[in-house]
Amino acid sequence: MKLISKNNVDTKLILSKHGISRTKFRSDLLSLFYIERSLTVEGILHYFKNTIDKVTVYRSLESFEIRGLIHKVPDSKNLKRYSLCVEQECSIDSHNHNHGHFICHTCNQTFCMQDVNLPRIKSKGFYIQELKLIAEGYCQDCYTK
Amino acid sequence: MKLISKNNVDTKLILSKHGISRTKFRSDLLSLFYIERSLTVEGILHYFKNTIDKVTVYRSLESFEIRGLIHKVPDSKNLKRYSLCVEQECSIDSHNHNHGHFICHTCNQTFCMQDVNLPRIKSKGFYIQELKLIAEGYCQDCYTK
DNA sequence: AAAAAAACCGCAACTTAATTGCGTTTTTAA
DNA sequence: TTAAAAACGCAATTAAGTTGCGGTTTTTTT
Repeated sequence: MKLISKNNVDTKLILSKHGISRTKFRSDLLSLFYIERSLTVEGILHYFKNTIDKVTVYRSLESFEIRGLIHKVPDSKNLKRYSLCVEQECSIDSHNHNHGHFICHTCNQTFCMQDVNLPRIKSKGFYIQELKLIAEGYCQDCYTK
Repeated sequence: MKLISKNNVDTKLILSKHGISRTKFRSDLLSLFYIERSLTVEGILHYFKNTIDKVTVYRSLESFEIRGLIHKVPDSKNLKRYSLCVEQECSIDSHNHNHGHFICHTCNQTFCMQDVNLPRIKSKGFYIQELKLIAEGYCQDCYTK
């Protein structure tokens, strides 16, 4: 009998596919990424009610990132914040997130702006490998409050 | 007799105009900003050969920033890094730096890409106050080495 | 299925950037 | 010139993230 997460995602299978050990915590952590848009260590610890050590969280995130399961996204306080990779667009060493991000200064959440593509730019004297477009302000929820 | 910095900039006058105390250190620090593209606390301490306390540096930078003399720029290690504001384009509460920035992963320097304007974007559900376009890779110097 | 190897976990200690408190000194304003 | 305000420097503290290491779990090998 297969273990299926709340979202009908077989997290243990995904872990295996990415060469990550199928521990209970890592499976639960992956499930959490299917629920939350993006996560920081603090958020994860809070979710697990400090039943897990922060070092374990850091190391799990590192492992997930190296194996192309998650990628860093901007954070309002420059904390380490991650989102799930999109299977079609991301691989272990190249992340293709062709959209800008938005940071809300009130709720400190990070959003993907799916309707904002990254511009194609060139600048003399710079060999560009990666590009980030980060907007900051108020999200709808915080703006209307 | 007026004290004029190496670049013929009357730093003490500028401090006064911005309502910042004209101490020797703050004057020298401002001069330094006319020489260096951008500065971190570490860089400043190094420049002053640790003759000044880091707390003084932090507080001076904070004061300069609040008074619209400098503004934060991206940093490869997420350190606090600042550049001079442009008089015509910046005011105390609104910074108008209509260009992208470039971070070199090798030398860790931050550059302004004067030939890359920020795109005008809109995204449903987000009230955007500020926009950052950050490119990362190798600068000319590091690329040719 | 058992043994060996590899990866993971958790605790404590550590590192680094940045902040706070406070007594003293310098600068500014009246 | 004198009182008030701001800046300075030292020590201690905070917060995010890292490292080391012994013990446990998972994976791989046989």
